[in-house]
Amino acid sequence: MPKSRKTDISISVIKRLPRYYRFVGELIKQGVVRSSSGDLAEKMSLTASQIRQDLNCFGGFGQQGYGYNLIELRKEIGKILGVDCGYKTVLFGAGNLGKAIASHMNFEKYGCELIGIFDSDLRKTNERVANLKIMPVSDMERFFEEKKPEIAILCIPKASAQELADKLVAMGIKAFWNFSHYDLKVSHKDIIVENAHLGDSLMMLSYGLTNSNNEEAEEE
Amino acid sequence: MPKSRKTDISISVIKRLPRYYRFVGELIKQGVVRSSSGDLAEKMSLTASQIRQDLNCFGGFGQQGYGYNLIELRKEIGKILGVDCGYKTVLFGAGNLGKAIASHMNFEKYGCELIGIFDSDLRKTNERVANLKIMPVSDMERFFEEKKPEIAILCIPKASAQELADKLVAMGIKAFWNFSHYDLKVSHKDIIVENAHLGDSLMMLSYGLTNSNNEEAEEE
DNA sequence: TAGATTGTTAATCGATTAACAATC
DNA sequence: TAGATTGTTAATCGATTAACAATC
Repeated sequence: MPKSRKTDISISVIKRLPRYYRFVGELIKQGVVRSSSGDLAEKMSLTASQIRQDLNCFGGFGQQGYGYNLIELRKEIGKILGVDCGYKTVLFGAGNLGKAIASHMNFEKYGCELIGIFDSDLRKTNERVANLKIMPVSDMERFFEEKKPEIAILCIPKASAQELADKLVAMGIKAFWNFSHYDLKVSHKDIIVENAHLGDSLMMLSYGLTNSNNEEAEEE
Repeated sequence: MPKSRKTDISISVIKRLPRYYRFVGELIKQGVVRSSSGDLAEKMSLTASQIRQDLNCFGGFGQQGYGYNLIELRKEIGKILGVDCGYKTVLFGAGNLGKAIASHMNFEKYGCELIGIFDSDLRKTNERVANLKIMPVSDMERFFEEKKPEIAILCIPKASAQELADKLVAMGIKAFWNFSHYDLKVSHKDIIVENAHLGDSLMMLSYGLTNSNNEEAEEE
């Protein structure tokens, strides 16, 4: 019996939700039916406290003396994340990365539906990727009026992103999945942005290596 | 004159370094020579305090009354991140995503050097991606002995990752860039891992949309 | 020197962990 | 009922912000 949902969920909590969702899904696949916060905590290398705190931001999904029913828990987390919403999504930039994202990602699994791919290179027009024909940017207006997409994926260079972003916001895009190096938040503070800065991620790895090597030889 | 470096840098600080590195690089490109923490803070939507605190974990890169010399600052952050280290990197899984990563990423820019690509599908053997011939997994041992790679990029399904990871660790891999859904930390606690869970990122976007819609209509 | 801005210490804020009463 | 485990409040810990003395 879910209780009232806290209105201000911290970003730290939200960031953990997809991982909960994955782990619970995994356990279900393995045939596990119920799990206590302690069980889960051990499997995920977290504390039981944190798991209970996190889940209780959204209501009481567990039962005293029993734990959490995993099927129910997964359903609830899925609802919170909106994985069944199928948000209409368009992708810009059908280069290597754009094509990989378009064809590799299981959009439906994550609450999205890819309905269009645009590329400014006219030689790519009508080429098929992920069962969609690549469209020229000149088709954008018509397409947006008809389909009203909500999410834009940016797989284009920084300069183009800078140029395109305002236009997309004006045309009703509400959220960006940003693979470009353009800092969207700087110009559009009230837009939803998820940055997938792969370069940053790789640098962190490089940092880790650079600084673990020195870990033993810790003089100087 | 950099002062002594703190030994225990928090993960929150480290995560901000790549962004500092990018912004400072950007400013340099624009011809800016110096910048105060206040300037930078405004441009990056942070507080001046935070920037000074962060940088001071690694030593005194600034000068009172002047601010930070950007060229010097970039060089220092680069050194911390290890962007000139060129860590030898191999990639597993030459599917769409693997190919995109291999050909799209500017590895040298981020402290790495891609020296090998492996795929278990023998039909792909010798196919060229990013100027490298795809190798069969049977070549692994020979290749590793000769080249001693340090980073492995996993663009393979969860099940294969689970199987491969132990082997890679045993063969001397020190760090993983993990695109699979396998949770490496669970089995190898002392290994450096950067997870690039694109699905998680997309779910966060879906979360954002799902919950911004309700923001105005905030009853019940 | 006076002005600016850092490096650093202290105060605040938020997130994580621990504890325990409620309850299945 | 007794045992288990949650939901939730309180305590701790860490990270961010503010303040200011040091200094270029």
